[in-house]
Amino acid sequence: MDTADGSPLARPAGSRRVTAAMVAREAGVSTATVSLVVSGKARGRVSAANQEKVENAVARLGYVVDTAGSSLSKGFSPVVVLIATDITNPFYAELISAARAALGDRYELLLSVSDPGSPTDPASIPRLISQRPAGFLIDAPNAELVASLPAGTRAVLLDAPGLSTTWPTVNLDVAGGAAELARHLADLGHRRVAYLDSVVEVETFRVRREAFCDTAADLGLEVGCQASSLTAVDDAASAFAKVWPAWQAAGISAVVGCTDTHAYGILAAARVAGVSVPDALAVAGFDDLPYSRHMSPSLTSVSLPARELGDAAGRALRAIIEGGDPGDHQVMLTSRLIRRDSTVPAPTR
Amino acid sequence: MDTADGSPLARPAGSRRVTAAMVAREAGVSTATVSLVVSGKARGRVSAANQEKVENAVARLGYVVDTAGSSLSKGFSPVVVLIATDITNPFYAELISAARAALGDRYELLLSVSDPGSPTDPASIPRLISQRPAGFLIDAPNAELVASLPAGTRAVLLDAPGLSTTWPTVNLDVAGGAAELARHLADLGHRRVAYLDSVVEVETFRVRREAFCDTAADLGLEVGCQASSLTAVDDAASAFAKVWPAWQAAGISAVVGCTDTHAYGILAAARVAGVSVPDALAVAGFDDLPYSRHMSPSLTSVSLPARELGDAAGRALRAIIEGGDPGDHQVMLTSRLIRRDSTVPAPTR
DNA sequence: CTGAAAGCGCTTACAG
DNA sequence: CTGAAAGCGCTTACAG
Repeated sequence: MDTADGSPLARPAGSRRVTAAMVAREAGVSTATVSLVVSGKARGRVSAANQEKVENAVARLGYVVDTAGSSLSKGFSPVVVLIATDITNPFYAELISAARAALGDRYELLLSVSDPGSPTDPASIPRLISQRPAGFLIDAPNAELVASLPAGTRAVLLDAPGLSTTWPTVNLDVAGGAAELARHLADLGHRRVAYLDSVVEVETFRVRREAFCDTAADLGLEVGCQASSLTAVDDAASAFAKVWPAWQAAGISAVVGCTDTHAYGILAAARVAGVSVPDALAVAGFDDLPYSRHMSPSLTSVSLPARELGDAAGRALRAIIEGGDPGDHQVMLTSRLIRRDSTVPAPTR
Repeated sequence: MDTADGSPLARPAGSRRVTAAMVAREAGVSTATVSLVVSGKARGRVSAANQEKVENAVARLGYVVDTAGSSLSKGFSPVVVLIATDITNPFYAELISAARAALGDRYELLLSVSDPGSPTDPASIPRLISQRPAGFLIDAPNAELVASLPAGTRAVLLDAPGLSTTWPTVNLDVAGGAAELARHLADLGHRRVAYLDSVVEVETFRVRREAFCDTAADLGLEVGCQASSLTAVDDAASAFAKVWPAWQAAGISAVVGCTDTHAYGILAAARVAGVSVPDALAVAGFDDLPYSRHMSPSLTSVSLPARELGDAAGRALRAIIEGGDPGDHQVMLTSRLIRRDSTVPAPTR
């Protein structure tokens, strides 16, 4: 079966693809000249007259450089792959938007996401590398994933605390923030605290949990209880609802979620269970999402700068790709505790 | 500056890439034979002995087919691009997971996402096409985006009600669900209702809103008020909090959110404002996310099957790519109204 | 069943 | 400043 224009149906759109050769013919120059103009390398190498001819022909024919040919020749495509685990967290929307802006027009940002609740499968790395992306941005990896990256891969890790000195990394000071949060709760007089973790086993969550638990223990707090859930608000709510009777019986008076969305779930479930926050239970999270200040009660949170993270990682990767000065390869962005009503009781305010 | 193995630093990982030629040499066969074996076309064309030699060599050398070479030769890459607007909605996590499973191992699913609150820029289509993806899955597009798809593009539209008979489409019966919801509210005695829409201007949201408003009007309801917000729960909460005083003054007794996450925001804001649901205000949404039944009160919602949508679209695209029977190109998945506590008052239950 | 060879579209030294 | 030509790695008729 054929389409109206006679091309076979299962044939790719490429049947009528405009090639550099067509542009060259149209402009009366060689494909080498077309390539130089189109890739922005014409300065001092192509006459103004030819440059204009090519630009006109490109516009007339609607030419777009074919990535397959270009990738094969140059060794890499314009695609940057962002590897992410939980895109449902609004933290990502900010990160992606900032990373794309930092990478600029010459690169196309595409996401490779794992199934909900699972870390990224290391087996996907070779498949992705066979695409010859210009580079990788890898958010919240675990050790296994980092170990599976072949030497020479152009990659920047994001929020990968303590994972690598080999790979350029933009970190968030999640450990410092977690410690500050533990001190905050100790100062408020809490003696037994709990932690609601993610089911996804990645390094940043391990570090958050351990830094919080270790600091709390050092301060004489008891941190006996943990539970896990997906990042989705409502999974966290169910997880909390299920463990709360036991935690309550154990005398727990404060719960920390490993992200703000987990904390939102805790707040929601606490409300349902009739637990007054912060009087009967203090609640806090990580990320300081834009909404956290508008929660009721407003949420105490370790502020982690999503846009700065995306921006710094995007810039670093771009520098690496373009062979310029990559700058400092181990960046640590500061975090700080934002104290709000979900932990600080009214009289103290 | 050079790395330990002597390759220049800014050089792609490809410097030591294993090629089909190396495999061929190792196995003592031609690259044609390697290609046939690796791409699974060896049956009846390569001797068992050579097949085994190639497989061993592939394993020894860790060969992975290079996409750039393959794409150039075949005309398309193994990448399927999913174009999506609001990945923060948990609806997507399900859709993606199902679509990937339906596409199978031979394809790599990557996401192209727009900035938060914006529909996909049509200008991104030519850039994506220049990557020669095997196909596109395009969720919740608007007319402008669909119009910008060049003829011959292998694409399946998802949740694109009324947009196209040209492109294969898997639709959700959002209009039917919206109408059923309007009837449900009329049956419960509501006279004035409101609708909280998305800021993102895509067709499925327009159809939901219009079907709801038209049916409500036909039933004699007043639907004077609308407001918009991002899909994030908390944006919807702020939007609702802002308009509620006016809506309350206007006698609104029911509000429908264009997605469940919008409805979650309405529920949260209503609680903060001390508005009793469903007695003072009925609330409902679209999607019937897994959490909706666990909300408090449980949320009335138009059930839209995310996994079925991803599965059907993935299968359809795969059939199109592989030139087999694409089956019915205009699929409509059923929706139905799930009545829960957020609209049905206790005495009626 | 097998391999030599053409060709996919581009980029980049290279010679002029 | 310009173009002919080689080469990136693969797939696919084609001849044997």
